[in-house]
Amino acid sequence: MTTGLNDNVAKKSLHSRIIGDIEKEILSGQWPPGHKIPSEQELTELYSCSRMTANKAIVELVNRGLVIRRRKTGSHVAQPRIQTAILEIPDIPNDVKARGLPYRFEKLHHIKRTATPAELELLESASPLHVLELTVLHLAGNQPFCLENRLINLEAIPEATDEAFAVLPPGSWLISQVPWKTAQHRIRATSADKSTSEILQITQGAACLRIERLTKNMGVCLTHAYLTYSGENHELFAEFEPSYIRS
Amino acid sequence: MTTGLNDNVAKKSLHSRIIGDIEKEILSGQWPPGHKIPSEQELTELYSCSRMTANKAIVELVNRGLVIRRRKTGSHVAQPRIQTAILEIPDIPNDVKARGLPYRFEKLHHIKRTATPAELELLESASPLHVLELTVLHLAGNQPFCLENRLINLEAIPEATDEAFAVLPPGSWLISQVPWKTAQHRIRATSADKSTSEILQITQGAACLRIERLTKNMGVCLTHAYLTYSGENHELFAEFEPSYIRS
DNA sequence: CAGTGGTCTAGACCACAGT
DNA sequence: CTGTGGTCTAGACCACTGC
Repeated sequence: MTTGLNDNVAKKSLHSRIIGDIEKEILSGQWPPGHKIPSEQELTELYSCSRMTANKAIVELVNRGLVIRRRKTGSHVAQPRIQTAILEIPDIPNDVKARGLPYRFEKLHHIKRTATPAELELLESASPLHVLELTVLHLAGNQPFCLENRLINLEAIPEATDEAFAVLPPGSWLISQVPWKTAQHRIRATSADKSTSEILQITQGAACLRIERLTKNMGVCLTHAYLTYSGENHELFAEFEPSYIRS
Repeated sequence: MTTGLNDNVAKKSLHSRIIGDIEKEILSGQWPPGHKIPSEQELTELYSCSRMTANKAIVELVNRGLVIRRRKTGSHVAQPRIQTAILEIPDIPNDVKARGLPYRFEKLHHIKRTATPAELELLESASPLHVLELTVLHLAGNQPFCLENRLINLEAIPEATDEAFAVLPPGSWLISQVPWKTAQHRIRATSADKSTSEILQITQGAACLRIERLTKNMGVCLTHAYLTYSGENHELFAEFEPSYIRS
């Protein structure tokens, strides 16, 4: 090995030093995709460590997506995949407060009824459902910030039936009820229709960012929401990093 | 332990069985946020395994974000964080082909010059730069699909100076040149201005989805791009899963 | 001080895939 | 057959932190 693997001296643990050294070679392009990485045996000699320590380092690099491993042929630098990124999905009250503005919300609509066929499809349900339909306007100061149109599956979350949503907006309340869930988001630009433009106090036809969110837990759809952000003022931020998980 | 930790029998390795068992308790809500999970010592007894195996399982759960650990107090179920999701960033040629349409692109503008002060700020550079400015229209069939306005830092990627971008569009070419990089994306809705609406063949003022992408490697800005998608037809998809990395 | 995590060792056996 | 990864063990020492 003449590549200067042992440069990194500042890290705390030996395996993180190994990770850092190899990561540096990969990210700098010194080791291009397909380049062979030292085997566990070679690493034990390079770093005077046990095989478990070398293994831990390489497994971590595999988890980060930087390395792929095959038996016999060894470990190699992976082909980079930039097609995914970490997207920050805004929590509306926090988002507003982060801008230094007072947050409040207004409940415009709140009704319990049976789901229409179109709504059953949205919620991926074959059987009839009782749902809660909610329309909530989120405000930053006195300015409309986001219009939320939500459907809650009452078979999945019966506790919502008698919830007034007076203190917490529906999104925040739901997190407190069902902490672990999956969520699918679809993001698109739309032109504000008449009703939306009036509520958000923007001109009709103005461009809006709309997030559609479908939340599930253990395969059951809990809630479906449209979040429409006023005008061109709102943006989402997403970041891709080759090593995007932990340190 | 009376919680049925040992239900999972189908997995291959012991540590993945431990991971699966604990994950099930957390995701189903049996173990709410803050709930104490067995210590490494307890897991060695529950599963008749060594401490290293128990450790590997818990460390993996920490990496997935399901568990937090503190010395002395032990390991606990983490507070869920739904504020991030995995976003699929489209590779334009693939995206078009995935819709079953023939892909091609047209180079509308291609000039080498020095960067303006505004552009230096975009590229986070304090010193003068030579840049390549490119405007490319991506087409699906004969329909305009996406308008790309890109700036390439020629100090960072001198190879781009003499590249004609005849075969590969700039985005795809850059990936082949600099495989490992970070990318920041800002997503917003905009109204098409006159020039954009003409190129994309949409009505002026129509809502467009615009992705702004800044790409860096080892702290140096390589390229900045605006990707403007025609009308309301395009959407991005993002997914949050509690255990979103590997198995 | 005692419990817990954080790290590491020096072995071991097996599975798999090239040669 | 042999090199590589995949997994596991039964210890060990230390660091931190809450009591």
